[in-house]
Amino acid sequence: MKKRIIFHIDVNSAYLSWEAVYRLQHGAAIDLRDIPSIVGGDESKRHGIVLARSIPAKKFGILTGETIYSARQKCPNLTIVPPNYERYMKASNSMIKLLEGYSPYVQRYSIDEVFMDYSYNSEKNFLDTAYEIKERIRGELGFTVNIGIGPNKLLAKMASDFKKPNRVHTLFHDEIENKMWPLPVDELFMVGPRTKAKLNKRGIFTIGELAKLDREYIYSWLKKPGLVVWEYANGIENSPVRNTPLPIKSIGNSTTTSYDVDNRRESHMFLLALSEMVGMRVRNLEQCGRVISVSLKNDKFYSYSHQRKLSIATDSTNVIYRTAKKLFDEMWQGEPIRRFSVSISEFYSNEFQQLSLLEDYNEKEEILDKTIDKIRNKYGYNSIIRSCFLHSGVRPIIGGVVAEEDYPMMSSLL
DNA sequence: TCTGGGGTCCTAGGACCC
DNA sequence: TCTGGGGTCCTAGGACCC
Repeated sequence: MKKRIIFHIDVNSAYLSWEAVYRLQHGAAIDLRDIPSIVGGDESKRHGIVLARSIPAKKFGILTGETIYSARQKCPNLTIVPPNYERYMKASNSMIKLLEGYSPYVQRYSIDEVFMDYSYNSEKNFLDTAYEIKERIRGELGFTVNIGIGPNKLLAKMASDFKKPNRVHTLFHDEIENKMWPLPVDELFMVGPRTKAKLNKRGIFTIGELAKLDREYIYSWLKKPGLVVWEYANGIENSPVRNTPLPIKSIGNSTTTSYDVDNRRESHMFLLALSEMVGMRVRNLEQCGRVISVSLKNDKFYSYSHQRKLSIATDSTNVIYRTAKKLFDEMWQGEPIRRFSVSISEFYSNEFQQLSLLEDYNEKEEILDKTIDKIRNKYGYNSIIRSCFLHSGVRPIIGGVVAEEDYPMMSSLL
């Protein structure tokens, strides 16, 4: 196989940088990046976690993902701003557009991370290109990035995580020993807290120590996930930079309620509001799903879930809701609930359902769903709602984006 | 008034079948 | 009567990512 040159472009403190840029462009006097600041959710709605932090905030020991409450303890005069996802999506899109000028192989990995295959441009020095890209993003878009360069996506990603911000790093095979092996093992992609603990318990603390284990040994111990991280520790990874998204495998929406829900009636309303969003998104995909799953988190922070495979795939809000309700009733132990989640998976084309005369098939409901979707797309999600939500205090449709930009979050998949 | 939301993949155990 | 074994499907839970 030809030797590849892969770039990983990672926006420094993405949400915070983008928020800072937006505010400066709209007349703000201070740059959020220069003061201890965070982008964080609304504590009164129990969404109080740190989504992104400035470098001065980092110096106070503030971590992303920790509670805002605890962040404020660490830094009492912390500036806290709410997130604006549409803004960030726009900033992210501008960056993608700029990168597409350098290679046809550009893959959005998440809102703030992009892979780019630069192997096909052998005339230009890749380091010069990386610096040029970094400077153009800073000059034209106003934020800084780290660029990691390596022979595959894993090493490029590891490299972009080295010293920040506003840096270019390389990590080729002959640099692994010096640059990657001394790092703590949990800095390796896919080694989370659980795996770190298991490895530490057997005396493995650095990526190098993991790399030097026997392949058969790690496989017999930690099975496939163990083999994957062992290969990563040795720089072995060969997934392509994809310029077309993989098919979506599941769609789900969840919400942490602003108060604990302790009764069946209200629980059902949250399930309905989530089913409305999930249904709309599957229909938008032009697919039908066969497996419906409900997950709950109770006041003790314990999560559990139930799922059911239907005899026929569906895209109907009512079928999703009825199934979700049944699952909830079967599993709920009566304790207060703080988070509800509804999701659908195992997709099939929706054409079969449309053409067949299946018993369960309800043409009227399908037409109703589609009509409601159209009205909501045109006039907003709350333009048409189920009457049970009136005066209830529960939002009639709950969940994130149905945007055209419904790119898959490829998370643990490179 | 402390702890988000949206994903993918893997494993283990039980049911069921031959 | 003294205990097969393999394969597939389904479900629950867990691990990880951004």
